Amino acid sequence: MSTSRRPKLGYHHGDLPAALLQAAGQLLEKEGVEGLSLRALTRRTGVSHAAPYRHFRDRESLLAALAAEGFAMLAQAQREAATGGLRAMGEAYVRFALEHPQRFRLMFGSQVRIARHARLREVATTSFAALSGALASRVGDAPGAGEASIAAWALVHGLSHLLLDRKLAAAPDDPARRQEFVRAVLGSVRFSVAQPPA
Amino acid sequence: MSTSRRPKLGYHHGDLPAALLQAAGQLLEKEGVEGLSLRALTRRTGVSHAAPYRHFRDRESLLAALAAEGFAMLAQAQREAATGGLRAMGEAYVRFALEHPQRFRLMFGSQVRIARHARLREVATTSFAALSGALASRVGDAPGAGEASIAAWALVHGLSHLLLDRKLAAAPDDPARRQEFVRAVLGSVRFSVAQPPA
DNA sequence: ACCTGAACACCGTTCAAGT
DNA sequence: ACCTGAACACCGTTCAAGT
Repeated sequence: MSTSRRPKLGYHHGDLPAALLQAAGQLLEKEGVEGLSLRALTRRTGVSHAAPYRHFRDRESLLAALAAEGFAMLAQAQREAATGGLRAMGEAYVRFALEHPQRFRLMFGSQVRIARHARLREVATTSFAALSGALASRVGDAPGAGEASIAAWALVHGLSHLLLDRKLAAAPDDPARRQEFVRAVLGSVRFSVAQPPA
Repeated sequence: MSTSRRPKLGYHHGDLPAALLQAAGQLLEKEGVEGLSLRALTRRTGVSHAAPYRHFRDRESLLAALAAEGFAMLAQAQREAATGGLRAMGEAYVRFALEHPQRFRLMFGSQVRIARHARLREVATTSFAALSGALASRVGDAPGAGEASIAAWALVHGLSHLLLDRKLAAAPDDPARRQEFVRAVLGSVRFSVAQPPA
């Protein structure tokens, strides 16, 4: 039935790494990082608990792969929002966090030591580069542009965290109204550089 | 030798809860939340691994107590910076995060479900109230002041996280220069409300 | 080349029993 | 009132062995 023909699979999966990542993604959003144990994962995938070690060095490496997927998803969302300008990209960032809370926490939490996973480190900087590039395109390389783009990232990043952790009593629960709330908060900020274009 | 006279202590500690919290605080900053197991903690405190359950419902409750301590420390730092105005309080917020990275991560991470720990929830809102109050004192209750104070919190909160997680390649390692970097980033932002006072 | 099963050293939590 | 020791159901990781 599948397009690729592998006559003798013999083992449980034609592509165990992919199967593990897929199941891990589901388990992650359902249980959080803490609940994502290798043993629970292998139980649900139908392989022995030692099987993942053929494809991932250890649990952290599997989490790193999940985080890398997350950064790719975020970068994609940012690209799609890019035509709407800096504000739209900021909103997309926050929306991503709210739609994939556990994934976002994994990407920016401390369970995965990013420095130890080369591929992850590469893809992790992309989303910042996107925001930063969007700001630069409005502001050029005026003195202070670097600081302002970091502030822009910090703002959307912090807002995402505070919303995720339910630290903001003022934030509405309803998704649509919450998106408006996000717009209002982001709208209350101006980034000052040497020569603002307008 | 000690000032309080408890003739028959008999048990290992006159005040086991305090001894546990103190040791847990050290273990936390050294190993991170992940490494803070009850069994490691009891080993280093010299009691059986079941002893903490006389004083804390479970591991999460002990973590909640640690987090509550952290919010008290943060609120104290904010109060001390209050005379310096909003910017100084923002810098104090970031400085606290950098000086107590694991504590900060615990306070704002997802290991402790804040809603389940009443005392924690109370103290957790204090630091935001402080920032928010400082902004309100400069801006009054003009329309948009609520959003602006949330944005201010999001900004320092996000910057703290990004620095902690070493996501900012542009940030210097040296503490003094890093503090200047923080000042520059925070300084690139203006909060716009209906009637800015200057 | 890829997977399994047993083994090891850890966990958090509960509970009868001790003082 | 406070603590202990054994027990239970979990973990991550390693490694000889199987196909």
